[in-house]
Amino acid sequence: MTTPTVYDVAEQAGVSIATVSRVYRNPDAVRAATRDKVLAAARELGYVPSGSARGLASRATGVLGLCFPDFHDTEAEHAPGAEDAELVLYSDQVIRGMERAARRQGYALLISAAHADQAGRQLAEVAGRVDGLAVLAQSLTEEDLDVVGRRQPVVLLAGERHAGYDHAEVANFDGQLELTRHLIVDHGLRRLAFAGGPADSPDGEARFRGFQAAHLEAGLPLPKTPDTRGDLTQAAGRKAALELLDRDEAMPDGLVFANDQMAVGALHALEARGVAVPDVIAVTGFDGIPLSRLVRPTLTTVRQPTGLLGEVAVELLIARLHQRDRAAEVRVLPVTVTRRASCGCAGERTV
Amino acid sequence: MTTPTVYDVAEQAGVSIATVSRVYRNPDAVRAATRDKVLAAARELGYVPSGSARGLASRATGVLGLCFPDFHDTEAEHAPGAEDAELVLYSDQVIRGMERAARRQGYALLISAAHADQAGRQLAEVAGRVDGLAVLAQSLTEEDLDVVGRRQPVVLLAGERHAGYDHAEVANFDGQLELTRHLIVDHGLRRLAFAGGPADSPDGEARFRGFQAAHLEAGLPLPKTPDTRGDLTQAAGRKAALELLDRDEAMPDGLVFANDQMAVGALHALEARGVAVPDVIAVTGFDGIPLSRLVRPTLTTVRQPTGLLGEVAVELLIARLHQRDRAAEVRVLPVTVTRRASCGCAGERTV
DNA sequence: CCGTAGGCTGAATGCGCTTTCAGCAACGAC
DNA sequence: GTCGTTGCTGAAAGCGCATTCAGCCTACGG
Repeated sequence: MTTPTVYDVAEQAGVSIATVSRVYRNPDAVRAATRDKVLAAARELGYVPSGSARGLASRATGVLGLCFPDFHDTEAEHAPGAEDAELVLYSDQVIRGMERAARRQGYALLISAAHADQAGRQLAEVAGRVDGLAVLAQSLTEEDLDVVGRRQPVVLLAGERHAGYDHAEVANFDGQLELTRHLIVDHGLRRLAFAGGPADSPDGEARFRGFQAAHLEAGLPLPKTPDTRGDLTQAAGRKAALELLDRDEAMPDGLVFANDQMAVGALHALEARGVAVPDVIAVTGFDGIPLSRLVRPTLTTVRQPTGLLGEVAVELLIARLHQRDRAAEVRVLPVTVTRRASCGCAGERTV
Repeated sequence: MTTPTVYDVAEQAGVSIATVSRVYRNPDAVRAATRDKVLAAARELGYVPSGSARGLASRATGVLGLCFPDFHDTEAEHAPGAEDAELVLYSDQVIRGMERAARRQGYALLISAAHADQAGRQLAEVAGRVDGLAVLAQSLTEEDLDVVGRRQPVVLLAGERHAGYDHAEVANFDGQLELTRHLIVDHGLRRLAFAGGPADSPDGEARFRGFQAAHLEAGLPLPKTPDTRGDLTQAAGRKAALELLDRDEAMPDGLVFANDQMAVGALHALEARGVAVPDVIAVTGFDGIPLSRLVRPTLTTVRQPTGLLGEVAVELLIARLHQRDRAAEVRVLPVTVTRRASCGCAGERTV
């Protein structure tokens, strides 16, 4: 039982292989009667065109790729239930958005988490099979990027920008600016503390700069650095909240977190301490994960258009596929400040 | 700027293309000095082996495929927030599990939602590019399945079994049986009502049979059909709950739903009606979605090992890849009854 | 009835790689 | 010194398809 090829179908249908090929690639160029003969033969033999052969001959695979960081083995593994489902949702949503957009464009999607200890080798596996590659955050090294980037279109998603590469990211700065402004102007908060992510997270840093900008704008003292940092998990948020409460200085009247997970962790810690949110202290997050709506009080946050990130990735790849020498494009996707209970706004209100 | 090939690398390194190929496929067969020369040349040229050419020559792509039903445009689109995130989570988790397992085995994963109006064409796109294909639920037609199944390993996930095909599913029957038994034996409930899914959902029907079996076992009257059905959404659950409350017969003392979404909808409806859960009426779901733990009262349910489903899919595909003529294998994955508040159990307890 | 344009089809080539198979050098054992 | 051996490397033959080019046939105008 060998898998049938064009030759088999051609023989069965009494035509040449060129005609079989045309039936699939350019049906209109074949007379209807001939076409039916071929299709009947194909059905009978169980013929499916080989993607590899097609790819070789036509110099295009019809597949787009996505590399994303592999969280699973690190954080999610020991996170209790709900958390893990939420945590990985980010890449899931990007995958979903990208899959949809790719399909609309007639491309399939090849995905691969970048496991640190085999990144290079594995990258080639993916890169060699696709017409264009999207790379989420820092899921591959500078060197690998160069090798692949010279060969095919690559778009970077979130994280750091790289000269010469297309890039899509969300408006971290603007979102945090607007949210912080809301806290300062609308709620009259004056002693905000910022709990950031790792210093090497470009997204987290951009959010902090938005936080700074809001202070500048309001004429408040400029915070030089985040008041504390954490690894973006709920556990880190819990820890950060307690640390900020117990500082010697005056207690802050608002805790601004670099992401939702940390903010949710903080809510738990504050509840355990009996500190009322938002009455005594306001809390905000960033990301707009589903969990943010389910916690009590509901979490004020900045919603990212995660699925859109994937769709834009496809858009940029396709554009470059059509025109290899176009200028690198940076796309910043708008975010949405979602005012909920944890900042002192009553119900849900999306601005 | 054409993408470099083995020929370019071979020339640059002063060796033959066979040697270049060996450096990538079988490094030990090449002297270290030669290997280094080749790798240096490759790096300099930005060479990445073409997956298509490799696939053609070696008769294997090193890629596994997953087709899953495309929900997005139908339900999730108009579902409010949390729901959509939860809804699609099912396929997301399968994708994630499959991706992990595939990567461990050295395979990449090609995914494609099966959009109804182009199923056939699109299927071939995927099938032609992979060494093995996993198909989630009814995401492709009988006819397509036959064509593809003759060509390459195919494993069916959930849904209906097909003679001759490997299949992986969760223990719908056993899970519902055990859960229902718990309601009858441990909580002494006697008038349970079952709200099923669409009659053509094999999973839903299997769950109902488990529900029936528990009645048989306890010597209670055998329910012939589900008391009502819905489309597995929260809205349907709301509707079903009200319908079951307002029937002429005696009010049931427990509502058993075919999935969590419907059960959650029911909880909302009951709360609105002022019917106490679980005091007046117990409620249970099936699936173990994250949301089930977040609602109040927390939902008693049966947890599916969704990610495991994807991992098992890979396992079955690999096994068949190694031995094409092995007997079709049906793998039933164990589920976990999770007793929470909505059935009358106090805190969380997983049995 | 001939010439020609247009619509279909087939022969042939090559896409970039893997994989025998043969060749060749160095090296012992005899 | 000869004859395997062992260890690498190169030549060459496809893998299954897309595509070009030429050829055929039909239909049509003259």
